[in-house]
Amino acid sequence: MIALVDCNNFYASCERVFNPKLKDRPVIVLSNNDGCVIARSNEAKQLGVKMGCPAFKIKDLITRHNINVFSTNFALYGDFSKRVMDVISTEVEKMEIYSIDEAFLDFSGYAEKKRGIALRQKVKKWTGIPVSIGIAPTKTLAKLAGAIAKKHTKSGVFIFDDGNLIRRALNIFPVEDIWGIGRKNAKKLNLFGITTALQFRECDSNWIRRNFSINELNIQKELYMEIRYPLELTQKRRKNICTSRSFGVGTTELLKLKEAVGSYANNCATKLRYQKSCCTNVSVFLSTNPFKPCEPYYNPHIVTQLDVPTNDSMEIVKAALIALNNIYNDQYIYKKAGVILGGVVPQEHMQLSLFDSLDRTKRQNLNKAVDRVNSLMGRDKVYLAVQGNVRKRRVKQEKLSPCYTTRFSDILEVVI
DNA sequence: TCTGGGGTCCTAGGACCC
DNA sequence: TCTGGGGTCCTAGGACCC
Repeated sequence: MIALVDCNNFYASCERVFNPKLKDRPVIVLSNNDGCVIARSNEAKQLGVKMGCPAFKIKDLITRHNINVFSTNFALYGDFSKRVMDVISTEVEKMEIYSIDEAFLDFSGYAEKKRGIALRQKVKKWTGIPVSIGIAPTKTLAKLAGAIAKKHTKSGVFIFDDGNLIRRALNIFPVEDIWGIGRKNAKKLNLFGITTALQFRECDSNWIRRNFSINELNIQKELYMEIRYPLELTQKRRKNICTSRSFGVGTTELLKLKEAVGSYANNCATKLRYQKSCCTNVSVFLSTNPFKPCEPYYNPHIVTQLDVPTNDSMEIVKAALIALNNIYNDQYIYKKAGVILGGVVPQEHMQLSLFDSLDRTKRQNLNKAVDRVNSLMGRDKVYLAVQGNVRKRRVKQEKLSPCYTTRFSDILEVVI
C-alpha cells in the first residue's frame, strides 16, 4: 500500500504558522511580481478566488473581504517543506518526495487508517502544517484517496482498502480529476460520453491505446490496482535546468536583457553544480507580452551546443549572451526572458575535447569558492559584473512576510 | 497599469544509416 | 514498364504535473 501525504493549501498554511491572526481568515499567496494567485486558504476558496487568477482582477474582492495577501516567499516555503519531509521520514522506511508539498510513502506491512492519523497529528504538532493523507494500492488511487480525505473527511485520512469502496468512489469521481488526465484529455473523453473515473476504467484498453498515449493506459491499470508507477526511491538528476522571469515593466534595452539573461545563466550554472552535473547545450528565449493582442508577439528561442560539457558559470553565461545577441531585435518590448540548460550529464561522465584550451581545474576551484561564499554569506554576495546591480533588479514583492526560519534578523522574539 | 516558474514524458515526422 | 526493407536518433510540439 502507498500513502500520499499532501499539505493543505501549502503556501497559505506556511504563512499562518508564525502569524496566528490569520487563523480562519482568508489568505492568498501571489506569484512572482505579485502577479497571479498561486495558493489559497479554504476561506479564500470559498470567496471564489480562483487559482492562477491575476491579482489585479480581484482587487475589489480583496478589499471587500479583507483577504490577507502575501508575496511569494520561497525561502519560507522551502524550509517548511524540508521540515515536513523530515518529520515524515521519522515514521517510514521508504518515501518519495514528489513535490514541494507532497510525498508518496511505502505503507506496506501496516497500512491502517490510524497509522495515517498518527502521522498527520505528528506533522501538525511538529511543524504547524495541516496535511491530508490518502492510502491505496497504487499512486493514482492514493491521489484519489487524498482528494477524498481533503474534502470529505474530518480525520483528514482516507483509505481504499476494498474493491467495492474503490468502485463506488470512482463512480462519483469526475474523469478530469484523475491524476494524469488533464483538461484536454478530459474534454476528448467527455466527447465519447466518458465523464466519471469508473467509465474511464471500464473503457476498452485498445481503444484507449489507439486514441491516447501509453500514459492513459497506465492510469487505467492503476485504477484497477495494478502498479504502473512504482515508488521512486532514488533522487533523480534533473535533465533540464531553467531560470526565467517576467519583468515588472517590459523593456527594449539590450543592456537590461544582458543583465537579466546573464543572471539567469549564472543561476542555472549554480543549480547545475549543486546537482553535480554538466550541460551540453544552453538555450535562451525572449518573449513579448502575450496578453497584449494589439502588440506583435515575438518569442524567439535559440539553442547553442557546447564543445565540452560544462558547469562553469563564466562559460555558460558567455554562451547565453552570444545567443541573446543573435535573437535580440530592438523593435520589440520584452516582458520575459529565460535560460535553459539541456543535455545534462553527470559531472564524472564528462567527455573532454581534443581542442579544449580552458584550464578546467582552475575554473572548478573558482566556482567552488564562489559557491561556498554565497552559501555561507547569502546568495549573490559574489556575482559576475555582467549581471549589473542584482539588488536593484529585485522583482516586485510588496507583501513579503519575514523569513521566520531562515534569517537571523527575522526570528520571532518571545516577550514575557 | 497590473497576467508565474519549473519540470517530465510521449508522439510524429524527418534525417540518416546499411 | 518496373524503384525495398529495416532500423536509429533527434527534434518540435503538445500534453501533463506541482
